[in-house]
Amino acid sequence: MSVKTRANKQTGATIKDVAQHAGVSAMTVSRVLNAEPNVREETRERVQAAIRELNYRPNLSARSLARANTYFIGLLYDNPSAGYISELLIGALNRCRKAGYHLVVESCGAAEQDWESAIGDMLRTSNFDGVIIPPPVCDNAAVLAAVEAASLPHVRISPDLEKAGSPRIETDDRAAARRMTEYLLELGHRRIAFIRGPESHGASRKRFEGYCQAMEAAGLARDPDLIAEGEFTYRSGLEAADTLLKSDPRPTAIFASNDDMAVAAIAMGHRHHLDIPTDLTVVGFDDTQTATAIWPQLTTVRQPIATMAAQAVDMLADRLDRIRTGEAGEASLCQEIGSEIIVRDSSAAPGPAGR
Amino acid sequence: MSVKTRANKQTGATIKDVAQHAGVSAMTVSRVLNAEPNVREETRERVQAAIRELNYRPNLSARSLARANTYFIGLLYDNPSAGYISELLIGALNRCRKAGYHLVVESCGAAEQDWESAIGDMLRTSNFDGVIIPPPVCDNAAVLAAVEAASLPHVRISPDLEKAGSPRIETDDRAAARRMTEYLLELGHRRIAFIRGPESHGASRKRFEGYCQAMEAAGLARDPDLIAEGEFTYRSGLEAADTLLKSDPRPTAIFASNDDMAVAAIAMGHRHHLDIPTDLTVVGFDDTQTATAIWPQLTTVRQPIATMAAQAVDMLADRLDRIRTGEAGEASLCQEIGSEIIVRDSSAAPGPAGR
DNA sequence: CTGTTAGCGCTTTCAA
DNA sequence: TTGAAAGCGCTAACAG
Repeated sequence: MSVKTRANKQTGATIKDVAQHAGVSAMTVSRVLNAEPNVREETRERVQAAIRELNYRPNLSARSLARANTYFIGLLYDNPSAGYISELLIGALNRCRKAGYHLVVESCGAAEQDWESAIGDMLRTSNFDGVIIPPPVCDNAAVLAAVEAASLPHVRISPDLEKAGSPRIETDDRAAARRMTEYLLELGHRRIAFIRGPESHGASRKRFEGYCQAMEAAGLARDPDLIAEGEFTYRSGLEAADTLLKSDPRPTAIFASNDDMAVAAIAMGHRHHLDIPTDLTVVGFDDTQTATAIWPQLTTVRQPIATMAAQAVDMLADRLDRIRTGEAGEASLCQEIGSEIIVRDSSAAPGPAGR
Repeated sequence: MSVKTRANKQTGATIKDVAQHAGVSAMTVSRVLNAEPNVREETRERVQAAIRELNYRPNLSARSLARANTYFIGLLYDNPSAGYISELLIGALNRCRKAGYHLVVESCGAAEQDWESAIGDMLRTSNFDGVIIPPPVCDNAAVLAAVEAASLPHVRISPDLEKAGSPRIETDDRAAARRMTEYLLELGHRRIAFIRGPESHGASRKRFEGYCQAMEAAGLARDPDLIAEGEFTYRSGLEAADTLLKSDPRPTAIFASNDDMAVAAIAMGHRHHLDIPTDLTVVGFDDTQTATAIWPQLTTVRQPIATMAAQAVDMLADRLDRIRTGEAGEASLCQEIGSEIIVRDSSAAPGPAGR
């Protein structure tokens, strides 16, 4: 009949229904929904009752359209290790829920050829309030440019490259590697070998630096026989450990710069008929799931990925709040999260032969 | 001056700007955007040029509001193993992008006390077009009820419980376990032990059934000494394997119903001074990352999680299409995905003692 | 403290 | 093949 009667697309009640039911205007309902002050207590209760009775839920799309923010945060992710993304999600989701955001995972990976050119479009169309960018995407120039072009608030997690004005959560890879090396020195080790990661990887460089610093501080000269190249893979760790264990005198401890290579070093130790940790101490970095899935369980460095992700969300939410309220004060641009050494069964004082 | 001048919240150009730029109405731009027919080729090109020039991107919130669909799919997830969620994301994201959906990860876990009561609200407020529900959430009654109450299209991934009208992607745990057992039988094993998973876990039951079927079919009587209880954890696997290896005569092969327990069985084998696979064959189920991170690498069953997630998205997208177009034909309610046995180095024919 | 008005940017409906 | 008008459900701005 009337032109105005259009099929209602909303599944449930709308703000108007609630308003009518409670005998107030839609605006008042809106105020109650957003917990604004300046609503008489009695009115508020009446509205809340109506909301309950009609089982009303606000429509996010409408709200987003009117407010120009979506309460969606993007996670720009490119297939890091299983353990990493899992932890990341745990930390981020937890905080997102608390802060009222939803987390949209966007894959920024090799899955598609042209993703780098498509990323800009995606960022603009999806109306994220902001994005979290963990490694390795956080160091991708195309992505950073797109994020900037879309003037999208963001927080990067442990990026290699500093970037002016780009807020980030930092890890303390160098300090952690240094402390792990010191731990080995304290156990009495002197011939401490190190398996490096790929040069391209910033964290990998920092870990190596930390090792070098600690060795130097202990007055030990850098010995090329004690340093092997790896690629963060199990296979590369196997080869690196084999080389190290063939050197003479052989190291009493191997510090692999990630867990996968450390696990490989343990396997290779066994092949060389060495008992771990009696004949050879092996330690890793990352505390991935494999660290406890092997025997003996691995002494390693644990970076609290979940904590970092949570902080990243907090930092982003904080920025978004400031933008909304037009607050002047500059938010912090960098936050460093400490890691800890997890001592398990793969490390011990050197045996008689090594001392 | 005019009251109408409100700060434009949209970052870039709107559909009106494009319309003006191209000298057409907004409606025509909309038609071009949605690739509708009935637009003169010349007009279409003019509009597309304007879009390009203004670098216009449609506003999703506005579109969602007008169309009553969001192109957001929820992933209702509760902290399964790291490998699982990682694979799940890979498969789902890939398909989501192709189908034009965004994936919103919602944590349905123990993180909060009252999540089960909050889930209903969440589902209704977030305006998902549909949800994907992997285990273990897919068997949570509260969630299923909430999904139904919100009349939200959904697809469950390998649920334990069938549910009328609830579409799902199925795994072939029973068949796979049976085939793995047959593989061991073909190698010549007869004393094949099995480490069970928790009884509460549906897949765990099915795997055990598959093992039993194969053993029976081979005419081997069920031997309680060959069956140990586990909890899908490394620690429980250690104990189970210890018990099994102390039985006399000891098994020549252990089929652990997941990889973590299989890895534990290998470790325990080593402690019993058994060479794997010469003295003892160990096989697992899942093909998690640890399967290749140990030595010898594990023979196991690989379920294509990514494929399953991709299929789930496809299935959901298909349903949503049908709903949109009001298509009559019923979509399929179940799709089974086959798994495969990955033979690595932890399995071999039994040694002389075992034959 | 509460209501009215005028949009947010897009799509549906209907008419041309 | 195109356009004008009327919303989608909500909120900002202003008035009372």
